[in-house]
Amino acid sequence: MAAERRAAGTLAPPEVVFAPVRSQTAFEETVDRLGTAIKLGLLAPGSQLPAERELCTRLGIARSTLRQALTALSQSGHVFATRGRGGGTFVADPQPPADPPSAQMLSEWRETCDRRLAVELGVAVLAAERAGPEALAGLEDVAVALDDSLEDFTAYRQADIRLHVGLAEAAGSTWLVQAMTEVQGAMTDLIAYIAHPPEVLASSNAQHRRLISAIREGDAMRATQVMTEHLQGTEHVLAGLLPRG
Amino acid sequence: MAAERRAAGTLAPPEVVFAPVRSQTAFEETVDRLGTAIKLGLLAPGSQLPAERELCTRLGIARSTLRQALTALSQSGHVFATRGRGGGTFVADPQPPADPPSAQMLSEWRETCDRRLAVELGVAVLAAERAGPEALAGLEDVAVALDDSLEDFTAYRQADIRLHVGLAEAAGSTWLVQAMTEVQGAMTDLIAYIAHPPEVLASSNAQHRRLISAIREGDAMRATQVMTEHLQGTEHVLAGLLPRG
DNA sequence: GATCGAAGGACGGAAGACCAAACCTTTTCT
DNA sequence: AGAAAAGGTTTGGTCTTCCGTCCTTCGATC
Repeated sequence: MAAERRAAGTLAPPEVVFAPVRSQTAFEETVDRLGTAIKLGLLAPGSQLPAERELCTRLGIARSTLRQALTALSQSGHVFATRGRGGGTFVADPQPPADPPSAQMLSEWRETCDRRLAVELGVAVLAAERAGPEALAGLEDVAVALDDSLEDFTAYRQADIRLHVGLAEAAGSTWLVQAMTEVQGAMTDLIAYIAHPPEVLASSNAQHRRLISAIREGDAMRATQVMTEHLQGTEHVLAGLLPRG
Repeated sequence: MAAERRAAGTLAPPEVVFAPVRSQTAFEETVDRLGTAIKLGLLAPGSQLPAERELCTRLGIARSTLRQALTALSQSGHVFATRGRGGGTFVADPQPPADPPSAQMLSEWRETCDRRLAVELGVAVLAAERAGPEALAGLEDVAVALDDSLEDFTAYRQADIRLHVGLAEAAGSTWLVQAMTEVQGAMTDLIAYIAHPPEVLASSNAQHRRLISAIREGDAMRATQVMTEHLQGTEHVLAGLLPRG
């Protein structure tokens, strides 16, 4: 039903070609970018953002636009600003509670998982091909941190994100890093409200370790295999809890 | 160098978070969408587009904005319009010659290949998991068409795209279909000016066939393996011709 | 303690993108 | 002849974004 058969010579009208063109404004995109970075812990609580005048040039937008975004983030409690010399904009320390996943998020959970699959598999293969010793050492450190966080899901999840984003960085593709952060943001919204007993987290981290060792040996095949298993874990849990996608 | 080691507990400032936020306008996005669909042959030469008044609602934009895009595409010779009842906007039959790849395209060729790797691997795995008999039959047909086009690279490339997009459709993820069309558009720009002797095309299509058979058997591992080889073909050629990425 | 400099905060106008709703012109079908 | 369906045109308004300027705060330095 998804893909009807069609003659090889002629062309059937595809669907995505005429799908709605979603034109996010610079303001929305900025709120999104910084917001997920904060949600994912990529911007640590208490850490300082670059000065507005610098940040707006880095983001390629006007300062007033950036300010709109920062105002929104400050009103939602994600950042706060102090004035005067030595002041600046900082990530709030007690982060506001994540809002519950929207109906739309939930209805698209399978698409999200599919997207994650593509990104993570690409990362696994490329990391196996390119990851250097320092990058691997860094990943090992994160794996250690993960083992120390089995009792605290929030902490575990943050380190988990750091590991996956770290893998994307080790893969050496900025596009993959960006896609990874986006996809992890979406996954976080889905996972947040699911119970994760320590045993599950422990076995998940064991997969991390196997993944890292496969990457160290440059064994792309094994890396993809381990990664696939790793992802199926979450997917099965979601499939059991959410309406069929 | 790409990813420096950092302590597991603290957070280093990531880079992509502050990367320029690219806010494409609706006009640009529309030209892009329709333009690549035409370039890729997803919209066949001579075929008719939906009426403006319908298309603009489907795309979720105003008619004036859509008209800007259509005007641009007509001026570049990709479409033409006829007035009056029974008229409409049609894809031009002799498509204008593709413009040579920009310097930026060439400098980012490795990123493009990385992105393609992720998309195609995801497609391979999910297609192996979900592809139905009809979808597979359609793919076989395209493979036949490919064998008939070994002497004509333009025709081969069009069928090649149809096959890869068809795989994405068989994978059942609209996101993957969209990503696939984008990535194939970028690849086309890169490949257009490279000689492809019939022997190369024949062996490439042999890989297609092995891929399809792996998918039919639901053998995700073999599918990813074949796909990886398939992609490495192009990548090696590009690596030999283009500056190191 | 006065001053300087660096940070956030606020305003106002100009430009551009987008939208909405008309209306005009051409062509074909009934 | 007229209705209908398509592209072509015009107008005016709204919203976003940009740019520049100025204000306010406050730590650091002299």
